[in-house]
Amino acid sequence: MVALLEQALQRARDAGDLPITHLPEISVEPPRVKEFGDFASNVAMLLTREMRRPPREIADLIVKHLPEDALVSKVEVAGNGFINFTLHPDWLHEVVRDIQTKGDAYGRWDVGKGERVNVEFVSANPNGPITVAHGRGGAIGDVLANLLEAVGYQVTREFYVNDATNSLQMQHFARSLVVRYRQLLGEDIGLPEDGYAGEYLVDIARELLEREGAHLAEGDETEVLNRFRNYAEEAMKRQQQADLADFGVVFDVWFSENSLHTSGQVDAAIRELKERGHAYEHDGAVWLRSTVFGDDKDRVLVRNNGQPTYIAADAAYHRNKFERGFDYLIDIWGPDHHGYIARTRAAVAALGYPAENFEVLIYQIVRLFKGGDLVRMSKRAGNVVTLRDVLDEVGKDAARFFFLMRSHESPLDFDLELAKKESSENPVYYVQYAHARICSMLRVAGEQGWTVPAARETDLSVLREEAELVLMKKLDELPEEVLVAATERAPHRLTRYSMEVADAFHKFYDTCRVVGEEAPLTRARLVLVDATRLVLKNVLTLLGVSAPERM
RNA sequence: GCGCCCGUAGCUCAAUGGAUAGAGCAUCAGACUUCGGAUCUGAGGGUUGGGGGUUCGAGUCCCUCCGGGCGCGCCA
Repeated sequence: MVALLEQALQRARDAGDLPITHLPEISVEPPRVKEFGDFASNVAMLLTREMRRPPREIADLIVKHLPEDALVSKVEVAGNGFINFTLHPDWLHEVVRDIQTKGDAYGRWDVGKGERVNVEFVSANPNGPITVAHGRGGAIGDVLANLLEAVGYQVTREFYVNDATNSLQMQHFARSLVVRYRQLLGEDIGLPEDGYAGEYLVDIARELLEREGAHLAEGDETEVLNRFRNYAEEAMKRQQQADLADFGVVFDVWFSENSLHTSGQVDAAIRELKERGHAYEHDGAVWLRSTVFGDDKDRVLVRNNGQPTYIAADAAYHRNKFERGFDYLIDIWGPDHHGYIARTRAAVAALGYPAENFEVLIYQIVRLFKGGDLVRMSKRAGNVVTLRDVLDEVGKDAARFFFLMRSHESPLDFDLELAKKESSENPVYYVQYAHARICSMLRVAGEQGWTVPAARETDLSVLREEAELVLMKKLDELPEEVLVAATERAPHRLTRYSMEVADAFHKFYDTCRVVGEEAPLTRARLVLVDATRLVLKNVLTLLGVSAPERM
């Protein structure tokens, strides 16, 4: 289609009808309203400025020079200048053949050309369980990673563990665990003021007591704290990994912040920033000259007490990622971190890396409701709603689908009381049902001696019912949807698309029988139904949602 | 005060700068002798928060105002 238009523009220009200096970029898309045809192009509108003529006239000129093509059955110019193409139904039959040929690979691209992308997400602190908010980041990151793989990138999923030894949070965390441990031993003591009240610390303390005995809290205080902190971190990480795994999210790399400090990479990064002239000393501290790179103000890298800040570790961390050979870095952060984009980007640029290859995706908050009341969550107060709670309540498939139904930049309301009720009406079942229904149909067909025939040897021209055409057009959209979802960083588009495919299929099912028709029609429809199954399976796989054969 | 995000149907949301702004839920009315009724058909519902601008064309981009959320540390 694009090629046809290019030829037309070329010919029109050569004929002197289109006195333009260079050809515009041609885009062709399916129109929203099906009466306008199968594909539409807006090239004529793009030329109005240069041509100083109404779009309609320009469109007529272009169409006049349009070459013939066997698949194009009708070309019309709309009043507003759109060029509308109606195709011969055969092109849809080619789509169905293409799906069967490509199978699992249908919808995949090679635009990434194997370039390496690091997607860092969740990165919850090791002082508490994975929460629902992390769950949203987990779903977005995991599916974005799937999408990038599908369009040809080599993707690493990475979790950054904020296990820096000197972090105040981790000190409080360790102290709280010591208190819980001693409480189990019968001591009547309370949590420290900045302590963590969550029940999960009691569980860890109990586990610690059972495994390591009752003498762990004795001895030098610093050593005791270190011992407890290490154990708590390890236990927390194990739990986080297990929860995420049950959510379908598995990381390739768990990267320790502390390792950056102990290996000297933080110092090295600071040194390099100084050498490059982007760091300076002031008031006894070392500052990053981030304002040069667009930040509001300069940021402290090393405090006047000699301790490096979080941003210093982050500079080292992103340097480390680039040095590991990644071409692109994508960080997925919660909304409370948006203020850190500018300084992190500044650090990346100051270290000499291409800032345009470093991207931060901010997803908006998850607001929790219980029976319509907003729940304020606080890790220290211990009233977090965990990802595990949600998984127990609605299951992996519904949870992932729910998190991905909204754009990442839109806030998400999650009502726990409604979660279960909603789960029976959750759109995920609508999509999964379509898949299960197809599998059931194929089973029934199999019992009657039918198998899905090879599309190449099947006459698909009998597929001309309206519902069949709509379904085939929808199946045709998968590759484009995958590409757009990947490049726009919009995994939520897949949930919508999956619902549209299911919708088109259910409507087809309602009007067209498969088994029981004349044999040629049954064969053609078996091919179509099986192609639908493949598309549903592929899109659900990208979403990390199971495609059940029975429900 | 500054920054980021949001404001679209009763509710929750969607819409690579394109044509008549779409789904789900909810409400109301219908459809199976047959491949899975977790389905399908239909109806009502909208000044896309207000105002300006850019554009052939704006829910989308720019400015401004209003409303809401979040963040603005030598914490992580």
